[in-house]
Amino acid sequence: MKTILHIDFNSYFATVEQQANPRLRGKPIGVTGGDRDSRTVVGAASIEAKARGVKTGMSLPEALKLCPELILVRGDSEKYLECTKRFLNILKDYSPNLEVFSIDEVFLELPSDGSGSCRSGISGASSLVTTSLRSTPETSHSAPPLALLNIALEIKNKIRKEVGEWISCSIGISYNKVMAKFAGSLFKPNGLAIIADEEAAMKVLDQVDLDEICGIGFRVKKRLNNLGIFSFAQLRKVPLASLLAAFKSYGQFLYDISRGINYSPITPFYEKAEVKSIGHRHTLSHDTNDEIEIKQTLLKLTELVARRLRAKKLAGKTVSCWYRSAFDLNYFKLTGNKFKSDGMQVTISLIQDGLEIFNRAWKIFQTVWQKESIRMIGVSISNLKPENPKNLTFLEDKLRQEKIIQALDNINDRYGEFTLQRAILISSERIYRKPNPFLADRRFNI
DNA sequence: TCTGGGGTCCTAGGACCC
DNA sequence: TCTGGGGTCCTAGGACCC
Repeated sequence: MKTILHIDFNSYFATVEQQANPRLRGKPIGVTGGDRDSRTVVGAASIEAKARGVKTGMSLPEALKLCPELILVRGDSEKYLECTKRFLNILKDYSPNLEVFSIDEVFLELPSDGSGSCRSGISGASSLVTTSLRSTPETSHSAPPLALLNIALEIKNKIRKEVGEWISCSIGISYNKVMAKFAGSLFKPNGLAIIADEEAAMKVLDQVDLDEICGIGFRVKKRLNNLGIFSFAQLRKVPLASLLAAFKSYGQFLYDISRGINYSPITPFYEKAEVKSIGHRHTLSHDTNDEIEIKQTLLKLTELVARRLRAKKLAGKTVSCWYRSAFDLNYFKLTGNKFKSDGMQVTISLIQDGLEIFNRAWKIFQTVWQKESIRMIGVSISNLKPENPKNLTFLEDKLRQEKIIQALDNINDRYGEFTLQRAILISSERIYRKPNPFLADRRFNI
């Protein structure tokens, strides 16, 4: 039986901000992707904000209504990545079988012999919630549960000591990934739990809602409910054939997971595949059907996409573009959905240049757009391959463009996104540009 | 009227090739 | 010309995750 730890950082972006800035500590903060007046949401709420009812994904007006003193902090992905690298460095020592699941979540499979990992020593674990969900945990685990708990405590302490006292994590331990993640979710924040075997898993599963498990979302839960299934105990009674008939191959996942079974393997960080798509989307601060404004926004987004492509030395073949319409009462009455969205994708020759991606995306947009007001637009490129200059199609003045792009990247790398930009973007909404104290409000345009 | 923004995977059906 | 089978690529659409 495997031993897998799921390590999940609590209110991650918010605690990293609190770690970086002592004045934010102990205060309700919300990390966002936009300004106070933009139509953005709370991307991460500090523990103090959560205590006042602020939740991840909540719109700003809603969050501010619940917590008027909420301090909004603009998200800084580089800062979070830097912190992630630091805790990964610690975790790598425990096992090479380390899967990076997201910026603040990892799975760690301990060596089956338990060796090299059971270093003892617990200190300063006073704020910990420790829960053993099974009274008789003498299972086929390679390391006894007490040793596992010790490892988990040691990891928590190391992270606090070496990454920051404000950075805490919840750890779930189990025999497969889904159950480890589930165990970790039981006692947040800063929790610790073991689900030792399938029997224990089923006992706990029977006490929670269907969508508490990673892999079952809102829609599937609803579909299950429509079939008269409201709990894992009920799900367990459904024959495999019925689940397969209703959910295709996903039915197997449901059948297994109701019994605490899951076979998804750990994919170590060094085997993780390259990214498969790169995209950006943006919700405008107001609805608009102004073609110029939409065009400028789309161009800006494609420039961001192209810059990331170049940084990764990739080019892509498939361009997709989609938009979300402004709220339309008639549409809402007709479908029950607040927003209509539409989009398309095309596959062409390998491209990397922002203007070219833009041209394709704009063509798509014009094909699908019904001239109604829109609230969001996005573009993404997929079918990615390593860049090969021979395959890349450039504009006629290829060399000049290359030089311009290079200069653009250099300056923007140094002074911040959109310091230097294409002239068509000047009057568009000022998204994504981080203020640069050295440049004040000066802009360079080409 | 308050659903942002970054992704991944899966399936079905059509086009096309050998 | 209406008919096999295998395979790949593409698009649309759905669902999920943080």
